[in-house]
Amino acid sequence: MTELSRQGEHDISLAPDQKPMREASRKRVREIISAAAEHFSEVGFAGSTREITKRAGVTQPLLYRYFPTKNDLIEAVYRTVYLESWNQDWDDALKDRSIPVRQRFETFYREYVRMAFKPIPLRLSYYAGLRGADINQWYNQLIEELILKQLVREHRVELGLPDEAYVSAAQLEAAWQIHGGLMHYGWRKHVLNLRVAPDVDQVVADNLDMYFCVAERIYAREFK
Amino acid sequence: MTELSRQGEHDISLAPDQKPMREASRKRVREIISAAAEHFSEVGFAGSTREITKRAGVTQPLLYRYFPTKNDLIEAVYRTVYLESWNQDWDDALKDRSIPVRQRFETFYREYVRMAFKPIPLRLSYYAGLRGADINQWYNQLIEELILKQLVREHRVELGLPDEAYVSAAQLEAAWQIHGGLMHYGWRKHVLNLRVAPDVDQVVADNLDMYFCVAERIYAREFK
DNA sequence: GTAAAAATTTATCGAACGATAATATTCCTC
DNA sequence: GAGGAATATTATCGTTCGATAAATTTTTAC
Repeated sequence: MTELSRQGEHDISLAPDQKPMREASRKRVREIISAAAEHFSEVGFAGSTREITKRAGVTQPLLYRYFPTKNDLIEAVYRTVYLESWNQDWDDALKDRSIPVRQRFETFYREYVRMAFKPIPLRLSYYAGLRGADINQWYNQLIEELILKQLVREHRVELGLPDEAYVSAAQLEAAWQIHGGLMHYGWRKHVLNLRVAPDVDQVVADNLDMYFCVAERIYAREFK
Repeated sequence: MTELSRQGEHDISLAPDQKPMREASRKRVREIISAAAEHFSEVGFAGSTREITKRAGVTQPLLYRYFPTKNDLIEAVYRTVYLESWNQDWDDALKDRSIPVRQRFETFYREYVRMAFKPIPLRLSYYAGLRGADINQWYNQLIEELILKQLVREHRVELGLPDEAYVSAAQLEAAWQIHGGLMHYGWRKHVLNLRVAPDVDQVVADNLDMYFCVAERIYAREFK
């Protein structure tokens, strides 16, 4: 269900029953996807195939050798970007009860922010959201399941509350407040280019403080 | 500096020295702007003038009677949308010390969310941010000055701390956490169409709880 | 009621777009 | 190194775009 990564390397774009790509071609595909990610991140997915191939140093029709339509290229960009902004190790790290919940999630969010909050992936994810890409819904459900619900459950356990799988809408929303606040920090910093607090780690810490400060009270509303 | 609203009604688009518009024309302009806001909110500012005028029930070249270029239309949409999502009364309401800070800002945010968190303005503001519209920077500075710094200052006064105008980057960032978290709530609800906590007022309340819970500690870091 | 002015439409331009076909080049295999 | 497959380029098609000019309709003013 989680099931990230896999599917070898960018062979996806070509027709199913076909000889494997040459290494040079795989590299081409990566270059095109990279150029597309860059261009799309600047102007949105209405960006032109000509500008993309120009940046990749090839002619425009060549794109259609590797991607049947522009939309297939867009989806390849989606996959690449979303996969690159998630570290598989995190799945387990967030479950590691040898580390206190607070520290566990602070460490995670420091790394997450460092990895996912770069202009290109960040802008792309906002463009993708506006475009209604279903991969975005999938990714947000992944955040809910792997990070936020996990945080709530682990924190409740650490507090000695009953070990239930169920996380209420209000509890989940409170956890989203952490994530959403950080996303907006990235939005202001890398999209709007506003001046933000320079110490990212401090922002993460203050952010988590806010959650942990009221979490007990919120859990208590439903555990009676 | 704050200086919202004004500039009569959509006469702006026409050349400077000219007879006043007919009422019917002003209505046309409003219809076009409205149709543009709707269309742009769906597909971004790359949306076509033909679709806009079609929705407004007029032919495409007519748009160019009222707006010299497509970009002028876009800026008219900006102005209209941003102005409509800010209630002038809030300027004073946020200064009213007869009401406790916590209650004052909770009341404000309930209204703010109700007014600004509608699909069209919300999506447009995200598109505008990605487009790099300077009005967006202006609007965010307005939020900083009118809401967030105000919150910090008023809260500090209520706590008996020195009445300083200066708000540090960390303090401001903590206040942004409230606003940013709510923005992301709107993003998930109205852009991503995800299931979110249904009780908006409760989200606002929990959100403010988080801030007020840690605010003192954050202020204390700099008042020594 | 008629003439001028304003508003709107029809027709159209040149540029940029996604995509395809035909041709040329490069690379691998034996 | 010759032949064939894979890769890449040139040329181009049909569509859509923002924008303009000219013609037509509607409204206003006297």
